[in-house]
Formats: sequence, structure tokens, C-alpha cells
Amino acid sequence: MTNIRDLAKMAGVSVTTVSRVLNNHPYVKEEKRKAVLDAIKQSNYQPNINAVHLSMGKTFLVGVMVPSIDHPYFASLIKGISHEALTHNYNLVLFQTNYKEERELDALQMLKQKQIDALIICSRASSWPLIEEFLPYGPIVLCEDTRGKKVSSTFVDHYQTFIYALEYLIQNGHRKVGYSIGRKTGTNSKFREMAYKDFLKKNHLPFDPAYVFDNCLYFEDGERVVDTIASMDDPPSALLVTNDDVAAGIVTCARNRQISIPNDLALIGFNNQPIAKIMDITTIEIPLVEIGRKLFLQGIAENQEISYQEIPVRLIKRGTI
Amino acid sequence: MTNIRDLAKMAGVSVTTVSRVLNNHPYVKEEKRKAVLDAIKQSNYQPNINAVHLSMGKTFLVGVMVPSIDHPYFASLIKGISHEALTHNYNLVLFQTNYKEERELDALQMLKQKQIDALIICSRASSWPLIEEFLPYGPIVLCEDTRGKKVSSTFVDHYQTFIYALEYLIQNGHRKVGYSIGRKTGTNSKFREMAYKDFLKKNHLPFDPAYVFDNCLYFEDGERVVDTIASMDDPPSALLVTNDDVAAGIVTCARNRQISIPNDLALIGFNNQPIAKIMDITTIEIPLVEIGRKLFLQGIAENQEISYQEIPVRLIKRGTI
DNA sequence: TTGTAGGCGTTATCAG
DNA sequence: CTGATAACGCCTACAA
Repeated sequence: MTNIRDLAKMAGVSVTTVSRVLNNHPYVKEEKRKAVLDAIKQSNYQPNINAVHLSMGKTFLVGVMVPSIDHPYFASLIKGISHEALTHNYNLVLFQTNYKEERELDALQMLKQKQIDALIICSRASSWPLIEEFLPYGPIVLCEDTRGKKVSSTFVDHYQTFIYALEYLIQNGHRKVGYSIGRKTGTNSKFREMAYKDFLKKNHLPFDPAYVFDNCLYFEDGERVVDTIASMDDPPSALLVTNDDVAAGIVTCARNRQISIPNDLALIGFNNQPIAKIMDITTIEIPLVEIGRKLFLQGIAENQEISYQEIPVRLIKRGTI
Repeated sequence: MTNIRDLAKMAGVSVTTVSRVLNNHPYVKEEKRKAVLDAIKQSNYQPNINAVHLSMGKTFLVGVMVPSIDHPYFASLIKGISHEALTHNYNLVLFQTNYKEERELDALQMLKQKQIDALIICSRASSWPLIEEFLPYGPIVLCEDTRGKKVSSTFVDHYQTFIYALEYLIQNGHRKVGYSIGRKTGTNSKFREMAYKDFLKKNHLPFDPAYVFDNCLYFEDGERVVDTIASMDDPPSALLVTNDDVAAGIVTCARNRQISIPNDLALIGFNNQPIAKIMDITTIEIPLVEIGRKLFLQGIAENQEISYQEIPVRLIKRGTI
């Protein structure tokens, strides 16, 4: 493997000059630049990335914390992050946490140890104070509303979005409205819960905990929702489903049980995943890939200023309401 | 940031000794080992990963080539790879290729440039001769039958599996059998095509290209299949669907069009994804996560011997046949 | 069992 | 504009 010193010899210049042309620095006489370029060609030189990293004190690695890689929501986020990482010559370290605090700590620790240059937290189980402890050690970026906190984030205003969707349901005559959620804890879920309760209060509707379906992440979770609803004396007439996969599961299982959608049960999904289109599910579009991109950019931002990027969403009207 | 030299000073030993205890090498007096360990605790020392990499001439990075991160098949593979990488202190570099040869070349190039220690090719568009060119530069591992070639692989015998599934269909009285596939090119697809044609020949059945549905990757692709079948004069009575997501899409759309499954159309899916269970789809179980694990292990195997790991599969009987 | 010293390949500083 | 040279932090012959 030929190195920068070999190149210097071949081109009859110093290593400094070689480094300069390699990094497109100014102040190199065209003549010498040519010589170096030639040497590079002839030797088919490849820089040693490890040496570069050591010298720069950076790893060009960005950590990505997700509970699970194979959930469509996170897969889309990763897709966006991955795409942007590529164009910036960064690589990703995926931390699959399953919401185990222990695994989340691993990721945080790697930031502290400078083994990654930044950490993107797509979703977390750890408490905010814990995260906060690691802020001094490197850029941390979240995918939740962090306004008021000293961390950058790209997020959707889930409170407003939920209110908006709920209003839409009530305008369509629904008064018994519930929702399903991936997990009840978590910042985004808390905002949604708040919105739900505020909405009920404002419309003088009672809060029935049975109308909130927890642990709804995958298509197959739709079955549980339908089973439960089918067995209820006073079931909801409409549901906000925070994930199109689950909505699709509900649509599918409802059919089996002769529950008519939207007549017996209206649905609004979230994310506008491809499955929502094919199954004609009304949904709130969330540009996950774009969010992933922005998260990455915030993570490697040179000026380490804190920024909050709110991403707008929109309702896509289809056949489930 | 305290480094190995600082530790040496603190513990009153040489850097070599520190390095030795850090790497659990033998020949260190218990006394000194203690001293070093103490120094590490007090200084909360963290090794500089870049220096380690430079010194060892390794990156501890393994490349993973997939056409798309957010397809359940590849997501499962990645899950397995990622899990194993974690326990071996490796990180992953994801190459999302969309089957663009150009992107695939990027990955190969990174191997050549030693920017990754090994490359796992989950699926490819590039020709074998191209891949072969890069064999000398580092370990490449494939997820397809490479017996006879000088590369390691973990794979399913798709030929035998297809034959097996087809026999099962014919035993159940089907004579008009088709299949859907992600893409027609690709090693695994070729084996399946061979199996299909051999099967037809053996059973004196005609080959009808209209019975082969290309480009079936996602749930939504099931719609196209159903539409096509609905419009055929002489449609197949059974289908092998090489992906449970697509099978689920077919089941869903068939319902809309009053096509009864399995009466009008029988299905055997592949992979045994969760959606297959919930939708009661008969399927061939393929342990993708386990395959991912093995791929990784082959990639970092110390003795660079070539190994071929065939993974057994099994039929899971459910309601679509 | 221990330590010295050289090397890994770049980048950055600073004097010319 | 150019070039010595000193980091960067760790590993490992080799010598003792």
C-alpha cells in the first residue's frame, strides 16, 4: 500500500504538499499539483482512513439509536439518515436498543468516549436527566420536541397534529373517539396523550381509558385492537392509529369480523406509508425520510448551535373515514 | 483526555505494560496489573479507537450491501448482522444500493481501500466477474449459493425449496401454478426459475410466462398481481409468493375482488414474517435473522477459509392452501 | 516479566 | 507558495 510519503518521493515534493493537493488546499503551484496528481494515478494510491481519523481526532461515525431496525417507521428514518451520511462521507453505527436503558447507555457511552462524533436518538426509554448528562461530550440530536432544552431536534408537533386529526373526526360526526399508540411513555406519546385529553375536555367528552390502545407497533397488533373493540359494550366509532401498519392490520381484521370500515369504525392512520395508499387508509403524512436527513445534518453541524426544526405534516383523505 | 502514556506514568509502569493489561495479554505481575487498573479507574480513561485502528491496520467496520434498508427481508437480515456485530465490537456500514451497480461499486471500492474489513453482500445487481475482481482485497460474503466459487456464503437452497413447495401444491390438486418474485435476475431468482421450469417439465405442464409475476417486493405489489389474475382468461389456481408481504397484499386485494382464497387462488408465502401469521398465510419459514448472524461471522472469520452454510427451511401450514 | 523505541499514515504548525 | 517536523495514541518486535 503506497502512502503519502511514497507519493511525495515520486512527485519530488514534500508530504505537506501532497497533503495539500489531497485536501484541495490553496497555495500549490499548478505544476507541483500536476506532479502529485500523476503520482496518485500511477500508484493508485488510497488514503488510509484510519490515519486520517486519528490525525483529525474524529471518527466520521454517527450513532443512530433506534429501538428496532425492522420497524417501518425507524427504517424510513434510517433511510434518510443513511442517505445524508453517504453524501457527507460519514458512516453509521446502529444501536438497536429494544428500549433497554442499558443498550441506550452503551450508545451514550460511545459518544462520551469519542467513538462516534454525534448521536442521533430516534426514540428513547432513558430519562431526560440521563441524556442531559452526556450533552457535554458531543452533539446529541433528538427526534422529538426539545424546545426549551439545550439540544437540537427535528420533530413533528404531535400535539397540534393530534388535535387537528381529532377535530377532523368530530367534524365528521364522531363523538366516541379513541387512539392507538406504540407505547404510552416517550415524549411524542405524552404530547399525543395531552392533546387527546385536552380535546376531550374541550368537547365535554368523557375520558375512557379503554379507548386508548397501547403497544400498537406492527400490522399484527391490529388484531388485538379489533378483538378488543368487538368485545366492547360501547366501542369507539373512530380511532387515531399512530402507525399505518397497525391501521392496515385493523382494516384487515375488521373485515374478518364483519366490522365495516368506516361505517362501524373510522380510522386515521399516521406516516402515509405505502400500505396506507394501497389499503385506502386516510392518514397523516409524515416525511420520515426527510426528517432523517435533517437529523443527520444537525448532528454534524459545524457551528454547534442548537436548532429546532419543526416539520409540517398533512392529512391525506382516503377511504377510512 | 488521558492516554496510555499518562496511565503508565500514574501506575509507575511502561506503556507496554499498560497495553498488555488493556488487551489481557499474559506476563504481567498481578501487582502491576492492579496498579494499571487503578489508574484506569481514577482517570476514567477511554482508549482512542482511531489510534487502535491505525495501529492494527483494521477498521472494525463491516460493510453491508442491501438494495433497500426498509424492506422487511433485508431489515431482518440486517437485524441479525447488527446483533452479531455488536457482540464482536464491530460496527456496520450500510450500503443502500437500490441495485445500482454504481453504488455497489462504491462498497467494493471501500473494501479495496481497506475502509471496511469485510463486505457482506445481501443481494446484488453486479455481475459475478466484477465481484470476483475484488476478492483479493478482503473477505466478501454472499447470501446466495456460491458453492463452486471461492467465496463464503450462507444461503438457502432455493432450488430445492421451490421444488418442495411446488410438489406440495400439486399434491393438493393444483395443476396451474405460478409464482411471484422480487426481480427475475439475481442468483436466488435464477435457481427458483430453474426449479419452476424443471418442475413443469417433470409434470408435463406447459410454461406460461404470464404465470410469473415480476417485481413483487412490497405489500402494495399484491394489488397488481390480483388485478392481473382477475383479468386472465385462464388464471393460475395457485401461486408461490416469494415474500409474505406480497402474499398479504394479495390476500387483501383478493378479498376486495371477491376472489376466494384458497378456493379460487391458493398461496404459499416465503419467510414467515409476522404478517403471515396474523393473516393465516401458509409459508416457508426462512430464519433470516440467523442467516444475518452467520453472514457476519463468516465475514470476520480469522482463518480465511471459505465456507458454505446451507440453512434449512420448513413449511408452515396455515390457511391459504 | 518488563521496558525501549520505532512504526502506523495523516494533518497541522511554523518557519522560511 | 513550500517543506521539516511534531503531534495523534496505540501496538509490538526486540532487547534485557
